[in-house]
Amino acid sequence: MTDSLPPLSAIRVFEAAARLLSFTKAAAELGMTQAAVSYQIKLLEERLGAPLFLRQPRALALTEAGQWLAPRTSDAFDLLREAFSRFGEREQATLIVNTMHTFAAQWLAPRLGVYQLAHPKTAVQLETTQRVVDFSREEVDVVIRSGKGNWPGLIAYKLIDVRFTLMVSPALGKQVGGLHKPADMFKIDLLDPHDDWWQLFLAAAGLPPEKLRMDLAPIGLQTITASAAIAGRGGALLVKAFFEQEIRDGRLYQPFDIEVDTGTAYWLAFPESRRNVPKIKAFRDWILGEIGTHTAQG
Amino acid sequence: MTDSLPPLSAIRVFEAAARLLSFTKAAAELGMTQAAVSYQIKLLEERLGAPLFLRQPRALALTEAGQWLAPRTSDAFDLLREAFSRFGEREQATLIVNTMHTFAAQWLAPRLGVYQLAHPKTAVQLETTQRVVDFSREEVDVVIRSGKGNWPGLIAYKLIDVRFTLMVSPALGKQVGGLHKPADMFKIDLLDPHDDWWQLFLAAAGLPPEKLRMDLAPIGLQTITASAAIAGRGGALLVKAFFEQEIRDGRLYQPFDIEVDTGTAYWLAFPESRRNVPKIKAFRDWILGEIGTHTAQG
DNA sequence: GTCATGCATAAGCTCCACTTATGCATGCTA
DNA sequence: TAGCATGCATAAGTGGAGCTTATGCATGAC
Repeated sequence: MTDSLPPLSAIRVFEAAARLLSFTKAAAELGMTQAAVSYQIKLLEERLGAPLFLRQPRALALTEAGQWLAPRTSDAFDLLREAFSRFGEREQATLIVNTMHTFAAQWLAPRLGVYQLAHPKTAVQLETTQRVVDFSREEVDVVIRSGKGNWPGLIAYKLIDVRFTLMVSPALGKQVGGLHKPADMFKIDLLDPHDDWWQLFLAAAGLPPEKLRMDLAPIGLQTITASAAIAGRGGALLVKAFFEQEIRDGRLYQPFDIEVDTGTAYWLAFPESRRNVPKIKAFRDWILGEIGTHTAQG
Repeated sequence: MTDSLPPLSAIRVFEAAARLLSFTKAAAELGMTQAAVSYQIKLLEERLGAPLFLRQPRALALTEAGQWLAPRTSDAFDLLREAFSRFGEREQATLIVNTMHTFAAQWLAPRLGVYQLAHPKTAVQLETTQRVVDFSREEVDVVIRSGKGNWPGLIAYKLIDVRFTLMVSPALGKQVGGLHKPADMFKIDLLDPHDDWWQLFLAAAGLPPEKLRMDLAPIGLQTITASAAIAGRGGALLVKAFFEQEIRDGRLYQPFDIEVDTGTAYWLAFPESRRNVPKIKAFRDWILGEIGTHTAQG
């Protein structure tokens, strides 16, 4: 790799001029003036120590040296042109979405099929993690994460406010004679009681925090807690937006209007610099349409 | 050819960085700073709308997109590198010398074998023409032509002054009883009498021009006139330097010291811009050495 | 804790790739 | 044979891409 190439700009100009056998036409193709082409060719010829063109009046011709060089440079540029033109299409081929587990399971996964149908050329690759991904270190196109939406260098669109509320299986509610007033919630087990949000929920309901029984083991993932609630094992503190299907199906219901606003939300985010990448724009437009909201924050 | 490539400088930098998996090393190879590499890669990533590298601490890695692109750009640059590196050798392979007929036949051709032995890698291609060649229109490396050596854009080295003198075959001289004084020349036929130089020669000899018999037909090429002289058909006006071998061999001799200086000379000439091309320098050095003179004129 | 490594970023400069304008030679046309 | 069109060369001047220098930051090694 020690042999140094002549200036690439000169090579590019030569490639075009040799192909078109005209400095004027080459200039037109490259979007520059004939004088610039003449200059670059002269530069290259001086660098190589050999004339590449014969300047016959009204007819440009390649010298033998030029004839030898032309196909080789053309081949090289053909490779580059093809690579970079295919690169564009290829880039649209897969979209890597990194989301938090709950959002993937409860919201995105069920709807993804629709997106795939609408965008058959882009395969969506779902990754779920809990840790915060760094776009400069991991190969991810967009993330869906919870927080306040103020991440430097990223554009974030708010998807869903994180507002917890009590959710119970209708069967369990009936079994304890109905949950009519907030205090009735102590008639059932409250799942994942170590979750800090319970304290805020009890406060919002005007109930004494010490009545929360802490003897149940922590579960952790909201999806699993929800399964337990659906199975009638107790009441869970859930983000209502994630369980609309379960509510419609009668597998869960919300006994009280009380909600805890955590001040955080789920956001769709990606690097500012990639805001105009087609596959990212398409995904953003679709997900915001599904959410029915369009609150953007830089 | 409509799809435009990203800036070539950025592609070149990417190729090196992808190959070396290090911005710092790529910068060293390309003879620039790490900051410049970082800048160019960023430019390319923004242009393509996709990251090409993963910036992991102390370890650079290619993204999938980068992995796809890298071998293609490397292939293209390999082609270019090989083409331009072979171009150099190839260029030394043949030297095209365009000379006037007389010089080729009487001086150059007999000595060319020696040159070829000394420079086995360069094949000399001899072209003989009488018209003046234009370097920008014809594929010629060097010319040998007669004139005054003042050609714009060309470097010219004087080889041989054009000084005509009377040459006769010894046999013919003896046959007419010897050529002792200038007037004796009228005892033999004077070949090519229409050649204007005869008038000057007679004047230099102090002889009356009207004594030149004009009845012989013109011959034209000096080589052929010389053959006629060697054959004893008359006296010829020749450039002595071209017939040294014939003089040594006793096939011609110069009866008088009288010479006509035409004011012109034979010159080796080539474009100024190619003064440093190895094969041209080598040929120039050789021919000047053979001549034993080194008079240069721009 | 300290040092070394390696990429990112900001600010500023330098050079060269370009443009504009013109010239020159040629071949076509009437 | 003059006049026009074509196409490359050349000179002079300019703008900005592409560079450098300087610095910061994160990480891993010792």
